[in-house]
Amino acid sequence: MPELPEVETSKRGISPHLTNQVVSEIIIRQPKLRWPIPESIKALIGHKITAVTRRGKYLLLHSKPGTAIMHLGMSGRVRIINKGIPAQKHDHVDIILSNQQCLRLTDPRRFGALLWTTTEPLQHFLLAHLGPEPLSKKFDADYLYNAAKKRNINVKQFIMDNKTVVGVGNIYANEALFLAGIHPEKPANTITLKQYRLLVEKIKQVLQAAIKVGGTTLRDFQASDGKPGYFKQQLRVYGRGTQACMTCQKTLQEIRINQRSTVYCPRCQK
DNA sequence: CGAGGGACCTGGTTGC
DNA sequence: TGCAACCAGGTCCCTC
Repeated sequence: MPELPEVETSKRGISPHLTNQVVSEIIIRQPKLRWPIPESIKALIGHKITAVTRRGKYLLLHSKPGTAIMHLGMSGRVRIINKGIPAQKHDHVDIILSNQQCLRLTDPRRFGALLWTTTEPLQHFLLAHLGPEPLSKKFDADYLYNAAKKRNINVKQFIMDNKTVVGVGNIYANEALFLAGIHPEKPANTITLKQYRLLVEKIKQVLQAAIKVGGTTLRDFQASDGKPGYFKQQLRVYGRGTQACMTCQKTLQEIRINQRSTVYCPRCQK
């Protein structure tokens, strides 16, 4: 499900319901996610959630005793519901608030995570080595060009590497490379500063546009209010292998890069 | 250090 | 209809 726009959509959806609310109960039905959910997360009970933030694709629930770190993996989803609505299959965790509302975490594939830290959350091992936020000023052409100098991998893997920049997943990597006219297999260290200028602009543009409409719903992504995202209608290449390029009409090519489906236009992307 | 591939899971779709 | 194979929005971790 989630790339950065979907996680940001989730954050915006749940934040107003959680901020300044007190946690009264935490129900863990299935602790086996990517890492086991620690029992210590129950330290949150009795405390107010002071803020909900996002770093990369991680959601952070801040409180006085510590921070819950949540990742939605490939199939995870969070919703705000009324406490007492019966749990379905794959509803792994409920964080119940004293106002009878409930944050429910659902994740069929269980690639997601829910961890707890009592120290500075940005220093947590999952977050400490992440690259810059794609929508921040720090992520610019100079940064990307310099980071690419020592990297002999193809540009698609390079921009999907969280140490390069966070939040660019498979869908938006395909889209941004198309919009920038860069072939996904081009080695990262052969791309000019000028091309990186365009690529940075397109990454920011495509992520912002997706956030604006609530993310991309392919199969099962739904925002925390149950609404789908509408970015699918704006996809230029992802999921369109063998169809015609929307710019030049040439048939798009679909290949695999690092086991991930990759679609590009052989004429528009060099 | 960087690159490449396997691993973790379930469920939907495709093809025989 | 049944069943196996393959595919899916992520990313850590091991080997070379």
